[in-house]
Amino acid sequence: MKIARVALDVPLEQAFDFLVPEGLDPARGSLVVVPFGRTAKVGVVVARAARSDVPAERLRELAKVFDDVAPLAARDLELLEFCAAYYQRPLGEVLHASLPPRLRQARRRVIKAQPASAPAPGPFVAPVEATPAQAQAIAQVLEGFERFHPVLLAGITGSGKTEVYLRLIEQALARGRQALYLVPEIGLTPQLESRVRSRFPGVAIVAAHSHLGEGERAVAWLAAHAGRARIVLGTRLAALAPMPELGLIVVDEEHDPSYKQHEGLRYSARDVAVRRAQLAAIPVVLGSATPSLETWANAKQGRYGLAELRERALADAKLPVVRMVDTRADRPIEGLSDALLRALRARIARREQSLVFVNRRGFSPVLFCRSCAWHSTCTRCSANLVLHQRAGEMRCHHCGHRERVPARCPGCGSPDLAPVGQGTQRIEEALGAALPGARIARVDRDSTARKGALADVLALVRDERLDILVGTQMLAKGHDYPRLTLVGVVDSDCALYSVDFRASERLFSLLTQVAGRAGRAREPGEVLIQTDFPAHPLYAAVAAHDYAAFADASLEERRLARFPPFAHLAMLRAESKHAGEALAFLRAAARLAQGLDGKVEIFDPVPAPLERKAGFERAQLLVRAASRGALQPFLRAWKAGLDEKGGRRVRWSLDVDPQEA
DNA sequence: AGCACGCCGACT
DNA sequence: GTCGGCGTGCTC
Repeated sequence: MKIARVALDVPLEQAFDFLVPEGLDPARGSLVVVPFGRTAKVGVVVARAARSDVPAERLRELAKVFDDVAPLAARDLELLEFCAAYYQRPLGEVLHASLPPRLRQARRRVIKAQPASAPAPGPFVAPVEATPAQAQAIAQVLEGFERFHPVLLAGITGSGKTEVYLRLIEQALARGRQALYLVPEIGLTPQLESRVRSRFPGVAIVAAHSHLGEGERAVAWLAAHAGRARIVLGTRLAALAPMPELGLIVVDEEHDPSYKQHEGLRYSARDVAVRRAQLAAIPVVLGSATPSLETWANAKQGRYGLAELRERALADAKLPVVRMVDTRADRPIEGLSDALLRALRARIARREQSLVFVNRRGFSPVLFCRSCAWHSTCTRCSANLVLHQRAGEMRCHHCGHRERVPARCPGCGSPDLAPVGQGTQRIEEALGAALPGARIARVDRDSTARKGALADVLALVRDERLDILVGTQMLAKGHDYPRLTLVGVVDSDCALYSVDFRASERLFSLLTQVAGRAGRAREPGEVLIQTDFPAHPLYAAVAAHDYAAFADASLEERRLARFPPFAHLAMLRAESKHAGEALAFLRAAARLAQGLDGKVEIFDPVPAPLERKAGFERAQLLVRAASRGALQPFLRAWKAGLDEKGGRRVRWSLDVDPQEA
């Protein structure tokens, strides 16, 4: 009897046994189609066996072995197995997540073999000489090119980290290896892609991100898997793409929250990348101007190498001057302080450009009745409805619910309804009114919904046909504009009130990123941050461009609070349409956890920060352990118990290394 | 997860 | 008299 053990995308931990028909001989790692219930599913063969524990009459035959896709290499399968074990998900689900959508389909056309690419030409000529700091960083990584060698590349904005990555990739290519280049989920991949392509003419480069069409994604995945693609440039989903000759991994902006997936397989592409480098015994470069505290601690403690770029790469470019506008004295009108308006006027007069950063889209975050204190709330979420003036709507940013703007207060009938707070639309209008004749454009999720809209606006900036860019954090990253010399931050204080333990880290990072947009070329940049707390240490550290001081102080706080990286967390989240059931499920889960007797601290179940979302009541339960070694076996046993018990009317998920707690 | 089966309320 | 609600049970 020939048996193939197959992992399938079902929420069950076990693999399923199938009879192997005569003439077929699937290897471990082969992609196969099996009959399952009354459907057919794609799975991966995880083992072969001569007999099965399943009664013979229940065994069914493999329907198909895909022979247009080579079996996954042992090391690539091992990576998927690591993810499955670490994130407490079935292997079949991890496989499913790693495959492009087209290859997940049981009924698909055979993919015709792609031509082999020409051998990589070279050597490649770098456009500029490396600075001494860049050269040193490169040398540090090259020191260990044939072993696991994680290096933090901590470089200020504009210090030329990309040039370091490109030179290292060149070295990997020269050694006959593939390179994986991960970037956050941002609209900049096309620009970077063209830069990489022009730097490595003739080299097979594939992009892998969610904006690609299904066909393109399948082609990219297959090229990576077959070793034809020598450089894979992609967002977090590329972290799992099979690459048989992988020799280098780059994780740019390694601190970026978008590396963490927030549903299904909740993996961190950065952490997976590090593990992958370890399995493959290759270097991994983690680059950032504001590294995550986890990575910073790893570098400080010597587990990772540390290479620093402390100067901007262009000799004349200086870091911007960062100043606080004390909004208790200089009270903003329509969100704009006098100091910010004066600075904007000065830029317009000098034909320089400005960026005004508002971390909230829409017109105003809430509509408020001045006579009865009614305010616009979502019926399905515990959140306010955001006023979108131009569309004449109020929208929930959590569930997508929309309502017409009422002419009179639904509570008392008064017409005295007032928008409270500033969103991008309102700031855009206020700037238009305060600065007549200024050429202003807004960039947020609403204004860039149309494909190409962002590129159009950015082209206006580049061609200097725009004076002021207003927008959300979409504008924080990666853009280089020589004429942009002023960045205004309208209101970032709200992040200081957040209960989330990563809030200040994210705020520091965001402010550093937006500040980094100013003065990247010859003209010096200025950053104005409007705040009620001009003396706050976080703002002081941003103004001093002192990441190390901020990070070291934050690490000390984390150590005292026993939070990551000084502890390891997992969050059990639950939601239910029935009142109280999510919390009840978590209470039962907590009792189960206590019975397991792990070296793990079980917190009390509490309502989630957004307690109701899309009609679901949500709650969460945090667990904490001193080490991964203590947490992992506990999670395994806990998950098994929870699977068995289930929550009948409760949807639940376990989030290992949660971003928010 | 799908997708069946199975037993109780408002409608062509 | 049926259509359909979601509770529960199974998938090699």
